[in-house]
Amino acid sequence: MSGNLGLVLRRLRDQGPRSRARLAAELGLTRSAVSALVGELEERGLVRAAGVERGHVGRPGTSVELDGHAVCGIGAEINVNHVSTIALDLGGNVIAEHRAGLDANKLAVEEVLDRLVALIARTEADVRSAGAETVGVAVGVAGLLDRTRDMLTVGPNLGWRDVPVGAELRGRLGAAYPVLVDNEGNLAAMAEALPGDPARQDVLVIFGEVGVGGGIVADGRLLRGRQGYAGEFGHMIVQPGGRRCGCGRVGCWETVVGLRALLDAAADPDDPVRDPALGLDDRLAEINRRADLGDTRTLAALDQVGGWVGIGAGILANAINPGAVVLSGYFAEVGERMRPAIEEQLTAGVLAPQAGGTRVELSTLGFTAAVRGGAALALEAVFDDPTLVGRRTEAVSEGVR
Amino acid sequence: MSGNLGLVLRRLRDQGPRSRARLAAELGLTRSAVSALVGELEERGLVRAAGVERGHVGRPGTSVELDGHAVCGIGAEINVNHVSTIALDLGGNVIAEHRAGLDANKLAVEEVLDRLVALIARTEADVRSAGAETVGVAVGVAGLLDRTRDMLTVGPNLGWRDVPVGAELRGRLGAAYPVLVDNEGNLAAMAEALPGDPARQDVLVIFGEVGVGGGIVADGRLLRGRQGYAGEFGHMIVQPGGRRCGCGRVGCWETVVGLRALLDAAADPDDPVRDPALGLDDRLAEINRRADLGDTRTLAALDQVGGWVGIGAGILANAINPGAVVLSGYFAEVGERMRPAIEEQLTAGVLAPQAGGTRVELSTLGFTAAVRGGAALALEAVFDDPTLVGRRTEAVSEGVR
DNA sequence: CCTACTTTGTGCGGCATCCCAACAAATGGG
DNA sequence: CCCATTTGTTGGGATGCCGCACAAAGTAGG
Repeated sequence: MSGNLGLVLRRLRDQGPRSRARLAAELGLTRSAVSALVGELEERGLVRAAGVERGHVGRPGTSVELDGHAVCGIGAEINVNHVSTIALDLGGNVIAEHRAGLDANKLAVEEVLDRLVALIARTEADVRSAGAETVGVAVGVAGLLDRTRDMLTVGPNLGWRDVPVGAELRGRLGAAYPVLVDNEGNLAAMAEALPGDPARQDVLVIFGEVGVGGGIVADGRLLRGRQGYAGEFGHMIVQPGGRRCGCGRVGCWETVVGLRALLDAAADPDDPVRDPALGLDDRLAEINRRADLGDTRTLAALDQVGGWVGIGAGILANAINPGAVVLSGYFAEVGERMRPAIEEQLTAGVLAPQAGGTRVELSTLGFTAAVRGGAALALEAVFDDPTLVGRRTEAVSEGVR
Repeated sequence: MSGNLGLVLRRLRDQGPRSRARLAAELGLTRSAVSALVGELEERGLVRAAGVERGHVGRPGTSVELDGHAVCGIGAEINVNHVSTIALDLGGNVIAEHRAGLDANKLAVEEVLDRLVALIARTEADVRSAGAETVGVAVGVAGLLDRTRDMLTVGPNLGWRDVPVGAELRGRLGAAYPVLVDNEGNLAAMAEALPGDPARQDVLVIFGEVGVGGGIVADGRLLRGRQGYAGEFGHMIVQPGGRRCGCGRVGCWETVVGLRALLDAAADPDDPVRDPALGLDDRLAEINRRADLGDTRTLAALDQVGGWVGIGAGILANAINPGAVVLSGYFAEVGERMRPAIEEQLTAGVLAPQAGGTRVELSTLGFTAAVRGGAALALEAVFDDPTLVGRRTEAVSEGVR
């Protein structure tokens, strides 16, 4: 089972429907080999016929397209305020989505895990009743995950320390499929690495709320780092001698681009937009409304924070030269009005001409980014080895059969 | 030709000599398959027998080890003051080394390329007379290389703009093997990603001279970014409102950690250590001597610059969580005395506990780092497909045969 | 309408790779 | 000395891909 099966499947995902002959030419295989490969993918329900592809002369080809309905990956998330899941099929369609509010600080670790497991079980049932097969689960956690020890080292917001999340979940689920655990920001980054868009194969994702984090996708692969701690952008020190951060350090990026920094600059302490009791969406909408009306203080705040976002993004763009900087979390809501300041600092701060071709884009995924990325990550296994679908999974081995 | 041939070869490189049975167990293959694979590698002269491996009971195994003498990769470099090459065999041994001084600013582009080609030709001849085969050349260039256009966009120190270095060299060499072109700092980073050391599979390399650059290796793979502009650390803006940089910006890292920053802080303008006419090595040795004698100004300068190195390294470590930060260039010479300040800022500036396990290490490769990395990169092709050796190279295709 | 040409998709033989099972070789322990 | 244990090799079978030939399905031109 060499990798050509997955090669064909990835091609169909990334480049859309095309004929067997075209696949053969593009992938450097023979038409007969592609015929056999497509045949096998068809048997497993992963591709289907899709009309004809007419050339100038000669026999028209029968187009083949990806058919995602047979398999799903499940993404899940453990956050301070909620646990949530999503099931995506191979084509990226949402098959099921669940969310349960809770206060992770007030509950025991066991209890939170139990609730997530219940949610995953429901999601899996939905997948089954949709006639699909679950190939894996990837769970995003708000905290530092040491992948060398398979352990959540510290989750400041959750109040967790040294929790073996992966082992715990695997034990509770007793699932036949792999259960992956990853950092929330990393999974959100994975979700932004849209298949088929070359500029989205090297992505820097910046996720902002009260805290600021994110992730890096390089060459289509998630960059996790040695232990898995990559993507902790919020605590880059960008302003030596600046403001004190909640983490105890001074001058962290978070102190100038976090939600609090924007609100502090935009409004007085008794202003409703700074009332945590109100919904975040409403408060951000109010900020946008004031900006539309031309409120100078609001505009100045957006400009100031945007400038800092651009400085930080510029630092990182110099280092990793992403094709796109994707702004997620609260940045996605107000980012359009920060854009001028961000782009100004980005072009000013990046050595490469035209800022290395880095585009600034706003995420459209909202708060589903992390779970979507998790589902996408779980589905990668199918593209690595499509024979996982329809037959029984065998023991993993490094060797290629 | 599936990838298992390369899998075995990589294992022998990374983990050292071992028996066929052990290889089979570690790689998830059968003993018979490994026997066949080792046999083929032996025929191609890539491995050889290496004594016995005695267990507690049972028949002892015959150990197999990598035998690098049959193939070489060539690394080359185009710098302001010189062009240079190195030939490394598969085991990492230096087979040939050449260097020719020149002033790239005073010569035409054509002339510089001609001289490099002559040097490569001599190196290749050395490889042949050593009885080895050249499998590829990788050239490091001091400048921004746009890999989407295969072109050196701008090389500030060389005074080059929009030079298609790769195409030019391929034309001149007319070589049967691939000719790769990469950024100097990226290749230097590749050289520090020592095979077999897990902590060196995620490396942040910082190269300092007058300018500051570097590269990132993540998961053993060189991170180039969308266009290939990754690793331009020198122009991260770490001190908004700080000193003006040669690039026109303000507050670049280079202005506080570049060679000039150290010398400015350590000595008066008329001090010999600031005389560019003297050799850099001598001037750095003098700095070290003064530090040994306890000269307060020198110590303060090293401490100050070291602090800034640590701040920048901390920013990047938060983003990519490297297993090691490798200091190269002039940092390697005086880095030991900067270490306390670097490590202090690094641990203070990185969110992950124990600074995410990032070690600070000094490069031992000196000015050969880039060419060594180039040779290593060229040799990667052999580990990807060992059948390149001993038979003729066929047209590249994405398909796995 | 018929022929020439182009392109697509599918059989079939052959080769390479790898698994499985059996077996010979080499060693330590009772 | 015999036996359990481990290693390396051999032969048979399965799988995946290539090369080639051929049928199928269209266009272009008379």
